[in-house]
Amino acid sequence: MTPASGAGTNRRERSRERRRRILEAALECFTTLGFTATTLEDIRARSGASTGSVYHHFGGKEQIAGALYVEGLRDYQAALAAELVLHDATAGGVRALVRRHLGWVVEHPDWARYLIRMRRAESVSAAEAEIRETNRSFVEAIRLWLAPRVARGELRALPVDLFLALLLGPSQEFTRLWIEGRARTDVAEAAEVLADAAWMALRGDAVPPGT
Amino acid sequence: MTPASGAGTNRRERSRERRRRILEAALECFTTLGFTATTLEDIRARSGASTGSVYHHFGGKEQIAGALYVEGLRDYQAALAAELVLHDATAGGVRALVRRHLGWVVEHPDWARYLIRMRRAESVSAAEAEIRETNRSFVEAIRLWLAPRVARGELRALPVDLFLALLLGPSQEFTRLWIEGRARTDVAEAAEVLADAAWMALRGDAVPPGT
Amino acid sequence: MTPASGAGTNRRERSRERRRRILEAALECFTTLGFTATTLEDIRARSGASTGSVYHHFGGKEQIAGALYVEGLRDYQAALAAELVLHDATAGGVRALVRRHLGWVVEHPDWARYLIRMRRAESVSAAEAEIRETNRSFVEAIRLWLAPRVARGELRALPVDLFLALLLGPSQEFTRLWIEGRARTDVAEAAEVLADAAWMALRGDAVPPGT
Amino acid sequence: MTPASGAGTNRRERSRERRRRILEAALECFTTLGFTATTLEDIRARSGASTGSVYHHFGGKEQIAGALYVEGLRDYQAALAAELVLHDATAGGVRALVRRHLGWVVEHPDWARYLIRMRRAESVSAAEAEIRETNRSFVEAIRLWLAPRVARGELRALPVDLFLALLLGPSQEFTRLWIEGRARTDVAEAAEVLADAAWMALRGDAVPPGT
DNA sequence: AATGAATGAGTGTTCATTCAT
DNA sequence: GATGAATGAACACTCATTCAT
Repeated sequence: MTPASGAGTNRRERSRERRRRILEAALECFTTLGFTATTLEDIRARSGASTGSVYHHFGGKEQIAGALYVEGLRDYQAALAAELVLHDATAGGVRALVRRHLGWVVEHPDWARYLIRMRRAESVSAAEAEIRETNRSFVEAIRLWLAPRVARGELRALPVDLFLALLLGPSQEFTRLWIEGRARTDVAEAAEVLADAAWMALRGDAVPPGT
Repeated sequence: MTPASGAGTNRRERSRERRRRILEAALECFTTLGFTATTLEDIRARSGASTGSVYHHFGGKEQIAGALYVEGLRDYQAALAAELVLHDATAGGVRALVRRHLGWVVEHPDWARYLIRMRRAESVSAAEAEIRETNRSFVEAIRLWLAPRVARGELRALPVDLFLALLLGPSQEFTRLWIEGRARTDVAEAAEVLADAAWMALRGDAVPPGT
Repeated sequence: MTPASGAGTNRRERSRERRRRILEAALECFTTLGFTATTLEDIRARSGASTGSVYHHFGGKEQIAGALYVEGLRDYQAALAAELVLHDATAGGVRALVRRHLGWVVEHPDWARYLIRMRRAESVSAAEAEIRETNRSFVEAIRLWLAPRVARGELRALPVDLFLALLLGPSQEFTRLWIEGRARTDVAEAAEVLADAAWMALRGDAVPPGT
Repeated sequence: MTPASGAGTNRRERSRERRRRILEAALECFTTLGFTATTLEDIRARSGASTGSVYHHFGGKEQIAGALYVEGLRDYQAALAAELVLHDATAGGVRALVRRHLGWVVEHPDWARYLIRMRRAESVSAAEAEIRETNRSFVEAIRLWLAPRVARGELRALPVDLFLALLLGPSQEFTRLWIEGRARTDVAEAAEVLADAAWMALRGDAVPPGT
């Protein structure tokens, strides 16, 4: 390895580290102050970068918001998709998905709060294309697991919007309360109730009741 | 009625009208442009009021946002509470509540969008106290209807957070998609599926299955 | 006295009372908040009057400031002039004047602070004419007492500006410190030192030293 | 000097120049229009800086006022302190101080006017800490010169507040009149009278009269 | 890649003042 | 004389963004 390439690697690494620090600082600021109230100066100060540096790595405040959203979304969706493929049994998969959803939120409360708050926010629309792409491949992965099970009658044949609403709606609602600090029930207990409900609402006719 | 009191009444009425117009204009602006992007000048121009008048009636932009939130929340909760007391049968009540939720959203899409967007937003925290009070009396009204039915075993005995999540979570999720224009299913059809799911998730052991 | 004139008197009295209350409130506000920071709303609220009423009695904020200044100035100058004529002995008169100056400030600290702060302030220029007139007759009264004593050589023949500076300059300075809460010496003790100094600085050649 | 450091120096110098120009412009505006009537736009236009630049260097209007006050105060106090140490003879020192006071005011009428107007003004309180520190070291310098002379009986042993009032009170008063354009006496002549008076008022018993 | 001084359009807000009742 | 809703010009200040070094 030549000294030059070594330096290059270091530079690239330092650059990446900068980027990471800025995103980290941004999430902290957004969490503490809210997106609108957070100024670039806040992010700059907390990340230890200079104004110009922030603009070098990202293009502006909205792009930071977008990059953060995409990163969070990918992590969340990757977690759910990865969980799903571990399960063969339909009921087990649905239940696990609900549990994993709650688990991810508990593990990443700041990101979860951010994703909830920023859902479809104008400020994030800069990353629209990437978000769509990310969503597309996530939905595809889910569909791959669901399709044969719907075909076999193990899951109800419902439009996607309703399917989603029944699968994760209650969990989303509970999650929102929990993030706001207004949930009183323990998450693990809640997970069981919510998993049962999701499965009950979605299971197909081919599944004998009480499974 | 003396002339003096008549004049006073007229004045007061015109004043109230002003207030109403400002709120109306604000909602339109927030819907079209988003809260942050809406400037006071936008609201002023659209409502036909002067800058000073806006500040005379409200204290600032945030307070307009707060007043709007409270008004919308009250209307929504009043609609649901009013629906509930019309029903004696437990299943009927639960189903009607879900339907009414969807109905209100369809009837007031701007307010619904606003309530969703502003949920716990910092911009609304000025009205925190009023919101809490409004919520309190709503929850009380609901509890009054639920309590005896839970006691009779017609509804599951669940913590409030989970109860709420199962009752309205899926509808909230569907509603959100619909507001964003991403729902494909017809609302009336969705209402039946969601009402069924809510009832299934909440009915108690004392209710024979298939009711 | 007819009932009508009685009512008229009451009205006039109530009106005067209003005026007094407004001035009083204004002085309190100016003292607490400073002139610039005081808004008409502050004065209105503290005086219990309505916006329109304030404008009926005075013409605006500056006029209130002016009226207050004139009133304070008159009271101060009247006190000094009245003191002077009580004294026949030159040394006694000069000393008494210094003492009276300090006395008035201690008795009316708010007014004193206001007069110091507003000295030649633009905000007071509305009452310029009245101030000039008030000053003129005060200076005249003083001159009447001084002239013969200067002629007799009991007081130095100095230009007015220097005479004033030596007579009240030290007292003004001390007074300013006292008003700001930065004077440590007891006012009565200070009065003696300052009175001595004034007399020493102003006494004419005709007066045997040590008087 | 490396190119980099050269560039840095230039940048820093230009930055300092900016700062200076803004302060200069502010003083001119405050003198002409008064503090309250001066808008940031006035300062901005006269200094040739942009709005943002003004806020980059200072934090706002009050901080400009504060910085200006501190700078003027330092210059004034430095001039007096420097004068004092030139003199060994007590009478000469006291007289020189009075003359220097008047001299500084005549040399810097704008600053003098500003210092008089802003004395303890709320608008300047942002720089309170710096003002106190500046005052402290000035008073210390003065005390160093005075203390032994008081000990030797060449100066009266008086509390600081009275000492100050007798030393500079008359000059302050005269200065105020002069600044307002109401003094008629020539400053040089006045200086002699005021210097004599100060010395007469302050000299101790150990000094033979007529010195 | 980093820096940070400079930019300036845009915003929420204030507040003295008016005037119909 | 009293009231207070309405007015709107004026202001201080913010902050995303640029760019020379």
